[in-house]
Amino acid sequence: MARKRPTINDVAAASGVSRGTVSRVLNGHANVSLAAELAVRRAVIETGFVVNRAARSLKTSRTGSIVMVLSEPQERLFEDPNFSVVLRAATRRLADRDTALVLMVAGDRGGRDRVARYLRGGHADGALLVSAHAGDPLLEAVEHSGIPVVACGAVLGRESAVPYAAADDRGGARQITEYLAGLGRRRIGMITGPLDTPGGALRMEGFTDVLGRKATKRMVVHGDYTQAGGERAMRTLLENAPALDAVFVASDLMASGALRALHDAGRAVPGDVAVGGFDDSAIATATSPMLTTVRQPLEEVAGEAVRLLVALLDGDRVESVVLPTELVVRDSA
Amino acid sequence: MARKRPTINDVAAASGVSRGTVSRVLNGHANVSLAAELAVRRAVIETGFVVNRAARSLKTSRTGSIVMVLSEPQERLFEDPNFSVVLRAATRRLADRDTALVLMVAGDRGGRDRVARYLRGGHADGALLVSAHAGDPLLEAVEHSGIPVVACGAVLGRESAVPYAAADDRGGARQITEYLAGLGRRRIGMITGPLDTPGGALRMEGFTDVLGRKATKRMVVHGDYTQAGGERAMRTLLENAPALDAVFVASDLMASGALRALHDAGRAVPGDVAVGGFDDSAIATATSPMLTTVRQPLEEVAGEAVRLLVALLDGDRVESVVLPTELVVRDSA
DNA sequence: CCTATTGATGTAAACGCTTCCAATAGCGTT
DNA sequence: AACGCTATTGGAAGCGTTTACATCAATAGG
Repeated sequence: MARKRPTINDVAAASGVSRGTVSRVLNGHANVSLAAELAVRRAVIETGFVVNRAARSLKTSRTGSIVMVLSEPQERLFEDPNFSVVLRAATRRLADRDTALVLMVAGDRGGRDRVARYLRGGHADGALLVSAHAGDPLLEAVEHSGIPVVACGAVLGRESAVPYAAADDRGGARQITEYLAGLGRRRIGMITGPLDTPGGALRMEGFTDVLGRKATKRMVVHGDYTQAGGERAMRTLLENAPALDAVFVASDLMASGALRALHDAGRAVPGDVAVGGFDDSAIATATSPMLTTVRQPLEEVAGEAVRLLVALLDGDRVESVVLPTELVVRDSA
Repeated sequence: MARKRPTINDVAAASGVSRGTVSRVLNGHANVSLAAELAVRRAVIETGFVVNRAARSLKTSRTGSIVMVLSEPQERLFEDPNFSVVLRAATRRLADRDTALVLMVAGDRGGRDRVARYLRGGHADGALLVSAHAGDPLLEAVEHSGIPVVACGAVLGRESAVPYAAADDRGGARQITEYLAGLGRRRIGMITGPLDTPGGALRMEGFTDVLGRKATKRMVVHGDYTQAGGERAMRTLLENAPALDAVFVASDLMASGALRALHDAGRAVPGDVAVGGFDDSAIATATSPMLTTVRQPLEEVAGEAVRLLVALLDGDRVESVVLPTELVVRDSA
């Protein structure tokens, strides 16, 4: 056992051609005779050869891997619990390129430094930023590293710098706000996410897009994307505006908290107060009543982000993309 | 710009010692004078040197990365939506070793082959299996690759082969079943997960551990870890055993579906029927009433799994560990 | 004062691959 | 028949490390 791993030399020997030719076949270069190619392919299978990435990488100074950087200050990931979707979409997209996906969490300062060092060291060909934050020093570090970067989710404040793929947060917020207004609701409040996150800011903008002047300051309360925060915010909102008849909550998780607060306050949903969420996460169908909410095409977003990055790696120019959201009507509004 | 990355030679030149000595400092070898060490460390900072992993790996045939393999036939990840926790724990644990975490999803046949090739190619020093399945061909492939493997979550059926870190599914199921019985409930049903998953099988065993003879076949219905499945299973259960006064549901997500079915059937929870969940996921506090459930120490599980793997990499012998769960009492029971 | 012994360092040989360059063979042209 | 092509191939140089080995100075023991 523990036989040495076969190298390109073994393949060359087994197929009766030179190392150079084997390499050419492996990399799909032109100018290789059919006979040689066939012989090499057979030998590869025979010997069970797998290319040594380290050696290749050393020579080509390409690593065959990209790094997904999670800048995750709190518990929230991509401002949505359903992170597995993002991951799956990304890996799927990368599969045929046989590019490896390495994961780094840049939660704290140490994490950031590690990411920066990793990138500066040229250990990855590109970086996929997930839920980057406004003024995040990580962003600068990544941009500075000189490797192609794409963000998954809009990058707040520096729109032009880093290309991104994102769901249309603003449009989605507009959709649901219009829906609530279309229901005949006249006093519509909102519980926002943290305004230093793209989703937080954009969903609020969508809300005010629709309500304009009618959206008074007192009808908007800021939450923190947690359930408890949503509950708290709802209570505040009820104090500020007891007559409110609808509320748009910037995440399903917060909305579940809001639902609880409304229940405790004796308000019927959607009878007295219509509630709209955002995300269409698993929670949306676990609450009672089930949440009317906005679905984000996370899978597509992640897929597009990877597509952009791959294009960048291939030397193409790319444009950021914004994908449409979808209103999902259930029972809460 | 685009200055060439500094190599170990640049550091050697800048610090006035030889390449060899620089390498010795970098790898913490003995027999290096203090003066040399200091000079090298300064030069490293000055030049902004970052070791080239490819070159190192080529020479040492260690890669400095481990691969986390998600064998995820369905949507479920680690049989729990809160996958980010696992990820965070793993990355944190790996951080100080500067070992990279690469992620692979072995969803389908193609994915399995890719993983197998990756491992056979020696592209990773170790593998972390997440939610491995009974009879999963992946398992064999991984074991066959000859690199150290640890599973996150018990590995059904082949307990001895692969060391693992897992939550005490069986014990947790026992805890909540005993709790339900302790409430005075006499007709306790169960909705299980898929029995070919460790969690699915073990949670059911815990249930029958407690109820023994009293657990009739008709009181146990098999679910699929989805909300809709939970709802369906609950309806079946109500048909089979209309007099039931408690039910243990093997996941919170399914429990939320069960809650809905009970509500539709006009049964009060916990008045008529007490409901116990499993996982203590975000959903547990979004339902109404909030779920009494069993918390799995996922963070610790992942941390332990990584610890085991690291120990294995360092050549130590390891024992599987099982971590205790915790009963979380809320409103549904 | 000579010689083992030790500690510190320099040197050079790989590790497995890609790719540039030169060489060869086959072939159509003049 | 000599020539210039082109298509294909072999050969060899390196990519940036680590590490075994050689070297050398300094110290200790006799």
